[in-house]
Amino acid sequence: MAKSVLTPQAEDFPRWYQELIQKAELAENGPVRGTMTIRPWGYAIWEIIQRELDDRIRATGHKNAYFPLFIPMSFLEREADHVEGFSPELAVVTHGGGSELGEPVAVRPTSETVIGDAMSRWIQSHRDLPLLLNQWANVVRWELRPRLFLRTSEFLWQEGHTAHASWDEAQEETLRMHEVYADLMESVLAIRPVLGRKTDTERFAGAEATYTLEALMRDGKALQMGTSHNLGQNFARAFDIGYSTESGDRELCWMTSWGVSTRVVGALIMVHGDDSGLRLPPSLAPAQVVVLAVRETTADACTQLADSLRGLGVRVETDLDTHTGFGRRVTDWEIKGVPVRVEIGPRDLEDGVVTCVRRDSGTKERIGLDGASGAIAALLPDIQRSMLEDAASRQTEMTRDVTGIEEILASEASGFCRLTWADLGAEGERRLNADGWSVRCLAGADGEVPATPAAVESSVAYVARAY
RNA sequence: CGGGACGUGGCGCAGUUUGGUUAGCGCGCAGCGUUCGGGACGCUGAGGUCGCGGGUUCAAAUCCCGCCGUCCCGACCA
Repeated sequence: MAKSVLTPQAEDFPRWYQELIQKAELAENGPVRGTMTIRPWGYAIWEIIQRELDDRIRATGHKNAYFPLFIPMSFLEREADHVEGFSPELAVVTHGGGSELGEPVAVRPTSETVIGDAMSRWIQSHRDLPLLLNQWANVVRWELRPRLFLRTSEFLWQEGHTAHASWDEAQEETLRMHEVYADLMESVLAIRPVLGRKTDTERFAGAEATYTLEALMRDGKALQMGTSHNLGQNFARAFDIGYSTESGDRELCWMTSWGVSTRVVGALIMVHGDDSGLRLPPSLAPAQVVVLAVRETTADACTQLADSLRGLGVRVETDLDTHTGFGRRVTDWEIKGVPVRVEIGPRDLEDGVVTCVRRDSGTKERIGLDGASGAIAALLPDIQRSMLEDAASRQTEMTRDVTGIEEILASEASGFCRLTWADLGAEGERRLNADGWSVRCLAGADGEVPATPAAVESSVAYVARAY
């Protein structure tokens, strides 16, 4: 067995994470503290996530647009909670064109305010509603303790912003996008997060309610994978986003916003990665299959198989670099997480087979060269399913019910601790926070996301240490 | 931003305590040869303003001051 190429997770999880990102060529630190250079392999993963999510956002009736990076400080200041929440992490530009600016401009930490300003002009009538927008952008939130993908001062994301004629519609939109996110996580990222609602202390600055998706990483810490906010009329009031009703009355709009960022790549790494490296679910692997020539003489067979796989719509790369040692190439592809590795050597060709290795399970089998592409392509959905089941059951195993806050504080265990919100309460939450725990979300006892005060009252709190 | 550790070729490190010729090692990289079915080996070679800026000294990777950066722990967040 090959010696491990990464620090084992059990030995030092943060170090494992860092080494994996470096060795899989996903990303590296930028020259300015807190910034991140996303390398081609990492960016290809993000692009697939982006495409999958963009398709879903369009399918639910939203249009993409782009708003400016620079925001007048005065905009941010119009919503009291919003500015209070974001001011500690704002990057502010004070100079431009060689001289000091009259009014400093903020680099967007999020775009509710600029978009709100635009919407106040674009919306006049109930006929303009609902207005369903989305933008793909970078945002800046100055980070004191950066970590690649998880917390960087600049990150990439998608932020949806919508305006509606009623609270009900806004609520429906908020939960619809929450569901869209859940589907993305499950069917693309092969992660099944807990769906819930943020407590008042964890709520987005300026929102009435925040809904979240929380998943457990392999080290037992939780990560927020996406959020969806019902903004009520807070921003509508601040930016005067109103419309005339059918009867001619003027009303304020009800707004939502929702976002998913490059942070999910961090989740992907920490949920699926193992001591041999990254494990990519086929649905977002830039290369779903790598066909590796053991010897130079088998290169043609590799190229042919790869072409045949491409014909079936499979994303394939070939590795014909026979000058590099075989074992070396194998471990490199394992670190990168390619779901299926097909090896073709002289022995295989003699026997009329190819050797096929699954990254998720390590299972190795020889399959007939005739019809190999079909058999290989057929593995992909199976790997996808199996990785989801793996991740979901690992999360379940790391989730336990507790009867009270003392039990949490006394434990060294990681993972989710679950108890009723009635047993915990805001005071209990404060005590947990003081000790490094946080209430990740409140999930409905009935499985529904708690949307009403009554549902919150009867909800179950998921408590964990978090990223 | 607080507490701790650390910055030496691309990566990982030794050397720093006790200043003293051309700053070493492993990996990686380039060339050649032998290898090749789970990180191969030999030979040859390239590559370093010792994080940056000051200071002390005949002499600084080494001592002093400041700054920057990285990692871990805390408060904040997608």
